[in-house]
Amino acid sequence: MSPGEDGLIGIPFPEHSSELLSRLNAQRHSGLLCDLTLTSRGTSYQTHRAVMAAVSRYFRRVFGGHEGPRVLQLDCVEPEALASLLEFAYTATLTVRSSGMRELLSAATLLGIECVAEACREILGETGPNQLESDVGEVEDELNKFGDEEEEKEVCFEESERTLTGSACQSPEEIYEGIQRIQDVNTPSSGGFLSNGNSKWMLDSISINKSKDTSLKGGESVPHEQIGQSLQVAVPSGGSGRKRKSQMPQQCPVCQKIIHGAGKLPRHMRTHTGEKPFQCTACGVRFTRNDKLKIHMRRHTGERPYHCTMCSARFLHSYDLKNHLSLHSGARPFECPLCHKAFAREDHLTRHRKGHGCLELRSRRTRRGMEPGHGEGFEVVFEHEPGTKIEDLSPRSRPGPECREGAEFETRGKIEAGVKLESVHETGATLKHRTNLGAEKYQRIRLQPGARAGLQRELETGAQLEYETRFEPNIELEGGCRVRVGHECNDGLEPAENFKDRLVHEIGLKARDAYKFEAGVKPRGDNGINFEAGLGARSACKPAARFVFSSGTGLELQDEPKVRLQTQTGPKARLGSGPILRETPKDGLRFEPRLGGMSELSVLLPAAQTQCPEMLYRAMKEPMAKKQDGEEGSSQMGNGSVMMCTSKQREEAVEEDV
DNA sequence: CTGGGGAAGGGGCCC
DNA sequence: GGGGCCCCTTCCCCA
Repeated sequence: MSPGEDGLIGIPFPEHSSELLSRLNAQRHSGLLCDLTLTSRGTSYQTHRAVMAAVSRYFRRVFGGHEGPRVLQLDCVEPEALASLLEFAYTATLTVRSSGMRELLSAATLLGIECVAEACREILGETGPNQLESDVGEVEDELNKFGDEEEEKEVCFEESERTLTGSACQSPEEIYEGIQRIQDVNTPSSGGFLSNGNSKWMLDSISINKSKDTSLKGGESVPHEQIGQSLQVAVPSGGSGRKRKSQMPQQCPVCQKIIHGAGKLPRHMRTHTGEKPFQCTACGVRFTRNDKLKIHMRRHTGERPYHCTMCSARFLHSYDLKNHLSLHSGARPFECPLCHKAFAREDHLTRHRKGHGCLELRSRRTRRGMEPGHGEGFEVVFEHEPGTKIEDLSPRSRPGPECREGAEFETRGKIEAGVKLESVHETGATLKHRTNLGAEKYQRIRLQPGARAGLQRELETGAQLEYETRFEPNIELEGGCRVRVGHECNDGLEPAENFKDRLVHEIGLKARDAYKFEAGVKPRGDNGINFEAGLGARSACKPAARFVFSSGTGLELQDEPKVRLQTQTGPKARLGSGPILRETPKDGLRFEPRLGGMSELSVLLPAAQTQCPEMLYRAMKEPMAKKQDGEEGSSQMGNGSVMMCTSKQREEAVEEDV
């Protein structure tokens, strides 16, 4: 909008009308601000004149121009029909039993609620005025004789029953001029009857098939469930009435929600009307649904039909037992994707995530003593035998500093749901990780029950200590799999600048990642990690940490290899501040980008088609090839971002980052 | 903030 | 097709 242009802005609130109606209905049920009492054969209904005048031509007539009466006795209208019309007025939905359709049509016609009358006619298969309406018309015709009394604000009269014969219907406007049979009572009687007892609107005789036997009592609403053969007729407000027989699915006229299931709409409508027709005979508590009352009654009878087989606990609800059983199993299948806290119940996870209890990224960590949970993923748990010296362990399987020697510690991995692993170890299998570091020490990998995984870790030692994480040949990983490994690495790093956090591998098809310590090299030595992966690795680093990437020894350097280490995570992704490239033919290539302020470092190794894949490939391939003859999987690398570039390009890149 | 019990509301199944 | 019954999810409350 240009300055000075005073345009109108229309902001729609589509829920407003339904909310307004819903609140009015709630007021009606609670009696709040009700200024009109309608009575019919001893049954009284509190309502609002404004609402009734809005839906009914008759009431508009009655209340138009003057305040009108506070109590209207409408004995000519069936109580049930009157209740249905009131329900329609406040919910835009008709609920009426089919046997009462004619009474409803009669009432709607008399009261000038044309859309309802049309809906009734459609349901009854009548297109034009039928005998009933003719009768009604004649009654109204008779009543029109009183049209001259319109100026009379209060008309008290008494009529004897009359037999009516058919004649043409008159227009509602004409009709209502004559039906000023109103008595204004300033103070509504508690019983809902007129103070002038002889005032009566005698139209009973026009009712066809009228049931004289009504069980309704004063002020009592009719539970929908108690209306046999009922029909729900959704009548769009403001338009011509349109019947819609109950069928699946139905749309709620108030909240527009689609309700599935036959006969479920009346149940749903009570959520808007607040109607609670089912009352506990013991304590008086009311319910909207019969089945809820039934469950409630168990509280009085002491019935707890759901027994826990593992303890003496008994429950009212099946789902309570289900929740309870999770306590026994210890299963916590609902895990926060951010902080990895696990919950036994999904709603607790939802609450956790909605709240602010999950603001930080934490390492996965299981609860002590907790059996691995079930689920589509699996967890890898390293168990070290007592007596194992922690310093002898591979850095990546080493526990955090908080772990004592010989204490249980864990690294955990997970393959995301949906990943299929074909080459599997048997469920519950224990895989030994052998190390040959003097004493008999080994690690075990325990696959959780139910898991099918081909992930295998091996630790070997000797002249060459190799710690390898690899996937078995022929394992088919559907793309997008992620393996998260608890990780600590201080190789080649100064102690104060270690980074230790998770290492996340983005794994492609038939991918392999391996961490290898070169022959003769101490795992914690200077040479750092040989890092081969047909996948990307992302390591979260502490700010200002140094990440050392070394190609390892034995590398046949090509002429002037140029390598750029690229960070790729987050909006602040950038190169380390002045990556240092040192060519050390003896030790291999060594990259030491300083990651000042970087929260994450992404190391994505080159794909096979990069300019100089051979460099990295050969560094890793040969020792692997000795073990896996001809396996081509090791050469499959993911998308690379360790790019080969010229010296000039590298300088430019550094300048860009600076 | 979490664990647990309970209520409310929706959907499926069956009579 | 309506209603009863049951299961499930979601939300609220309390300790």
